[in-house]
Amino acid sequence: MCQQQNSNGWQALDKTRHQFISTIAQNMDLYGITETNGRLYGTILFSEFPMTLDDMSQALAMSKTSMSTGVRSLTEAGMVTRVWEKGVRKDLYQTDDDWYKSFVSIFVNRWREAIDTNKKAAADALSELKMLYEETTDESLTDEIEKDRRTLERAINYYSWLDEVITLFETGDIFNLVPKK
Amino acid sequence: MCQQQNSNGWQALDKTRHQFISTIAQNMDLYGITETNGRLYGTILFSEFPMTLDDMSQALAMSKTSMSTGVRSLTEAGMVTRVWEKGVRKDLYQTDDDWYKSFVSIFVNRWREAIDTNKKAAADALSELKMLYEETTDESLTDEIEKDRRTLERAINYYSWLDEVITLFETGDIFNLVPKK
DNA sequence: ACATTTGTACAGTAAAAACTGTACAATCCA
DNA sequence: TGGATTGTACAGTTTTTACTGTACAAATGT
Repeated sequence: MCQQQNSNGWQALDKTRHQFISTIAQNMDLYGITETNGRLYGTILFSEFPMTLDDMSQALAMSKTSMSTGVRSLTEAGMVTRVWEKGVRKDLYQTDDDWYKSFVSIFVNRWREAIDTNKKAAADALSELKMLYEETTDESLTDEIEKDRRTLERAINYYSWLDEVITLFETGDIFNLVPKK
Repeated sequence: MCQQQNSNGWQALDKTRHQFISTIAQNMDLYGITETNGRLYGTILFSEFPMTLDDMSQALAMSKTSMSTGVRSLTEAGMVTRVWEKGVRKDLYQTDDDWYKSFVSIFVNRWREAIDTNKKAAADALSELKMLYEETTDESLTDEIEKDRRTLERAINYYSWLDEVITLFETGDIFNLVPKK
């Protein structure tokens, strides 16, 4: 993994890194990142220099194809950036080390989209229910519709709350409340 | 799915529910809940009465075994509660409808554990590095160790920040900042 | 005590996801 | 322009996860 001679010290350093990388990789599913891609991230993080796909492939003993897709999803998550270096033909990647930013961006993107979708679905359902309500005379049916209506409205309120929480992060206001360390 | 006659109205209600349930189920992976279990949750949510495993099995056309494991993971996530009803032998389940509470509990549990683990791993790595540093004279190695040390310390700071964010939710202070709707 | 019902462990199967190797388009250099 | 290199689409394979059916233990009612 590292280009120096395999003295005891370098080996030990490698081992320590691997141990740590292993741990954080396992927990990256919270960010929607698979363990494998988490290991990839960790590897790039501790690399002395920006890495090429071939470097990664060698470091993790995995196919270049996997590295390509892995690096793509890490890039999309805003955790890895492609960098340019004079005279180097291969693509070079390094980690984007502003974890606060990465966290916020991943968190905001994923939740925002889900909430929007859910909110819209709830609104659609509500208008369906309204129509149904007007078209029926069956009392037990109107009761059920009424119940569903209340459930959906509670849902919409909850989504609005979540939306505001997300905004707290999106705008960076969260950092006034909980300052960066 | 519903025990009433299949009049047009009831069918339409069912369809509307299914549409909504489908949508929210797809987004429940954010809570660490699979789409299938999300559909199960939605089905229980809109059920007129608490449901038995057999009810669910019939409603979703899936095995009772799956319902059993599904309901268990929903229960563990604090999204579904077992309720008791006089004269009913089968277990009955209904949704826990305080979504704010469910959200906080899921969010806090998952992240807290991950952060603790990562923090510990970082601390372990740091003490390893300290030992390595003292044992070596190779200057390029000490440089690398120094770099890793800084990275790990940044990581620990970040984890501490996340920890405080989690606490904001855990204590309920978040609701002073972003009031429930 | 016995027969019946209910929930779940477990083993096996089906479906999904992760990973690889090949083939090729795009890019770069001469 | 042609030859070499690099990244990725795609098809095929392996591994993992999701799901089912059977079998059985625990609980219930008689």
